[in-house]
Amino acid sequence: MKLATWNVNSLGVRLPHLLAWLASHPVDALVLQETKLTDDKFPQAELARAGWQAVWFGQKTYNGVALLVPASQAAPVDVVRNIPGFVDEQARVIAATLTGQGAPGCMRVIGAYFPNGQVPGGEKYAYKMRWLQALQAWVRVEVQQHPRLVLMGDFNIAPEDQDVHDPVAWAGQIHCTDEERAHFQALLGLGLYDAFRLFEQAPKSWTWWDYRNLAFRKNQGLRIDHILVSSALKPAVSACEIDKEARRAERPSDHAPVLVTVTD
DNA sequence: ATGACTCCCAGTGGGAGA
Repeated sequence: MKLATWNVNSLGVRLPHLLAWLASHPVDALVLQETKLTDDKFPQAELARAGWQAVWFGQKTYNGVALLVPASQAAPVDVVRNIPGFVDEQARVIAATLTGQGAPGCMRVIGAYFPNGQVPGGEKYAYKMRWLQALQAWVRVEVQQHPRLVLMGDFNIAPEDQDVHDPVAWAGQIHCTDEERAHFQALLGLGLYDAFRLFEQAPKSWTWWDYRNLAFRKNQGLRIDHILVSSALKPAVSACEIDKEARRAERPSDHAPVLVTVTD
């Protein structure tokens, strides 16, 4: 099966691109970030006509997440919106269990839009740190309860210098601080694995390129969108790739999708 | 270089993103 994550930077704007992408990428689950739609505006009918069911959690203007599954599959169950016990005005997390159509059974999927943080030391950065702490505590429990678990989304963290086009310029900047990277490592410490790094990958592989400065054409980007898999799933993971092609589209998102293949 | 681009809500400008 294939799972994917994509920050679409406005589902309202990106819906045609998303539908085209889904038609050519038959994934078993896709999590979206930055839908930027209140729940009443979510394009459920359009997605249903294209053969997709969804659960979603959004707000006006900012953030917003969703989980898409083929309509032919069982509906996602045990849906969770945001981090339980963490009071948050911002719609950033959606989690659900996919029961699958047979052996080897279910899988817990957590889709997340991590806070940007804006600038280290600022108020939004402090919120990012609080959010990361709460996420870690919750995911620790989720992994215990669901051995087959995937945590994927826009992490807004470049885990290592090899995930940054210009590590010198970005040193200590947002996405690259030691504190953010320590949080990423702490998630791995829960028994999760960065699926992309389980395989040989081309150098200068990014998931985000700035809209400005011809950054995509110059391949100046960051790898900040990730798929973490639990240790029980790790042996079944056979591939992980960034769909850079999606960034070439007409009116693209600034992020490319990331896909993982799980072969049971 | 306090830039650049895109999206949003606004309302002929400004915040946020990363």
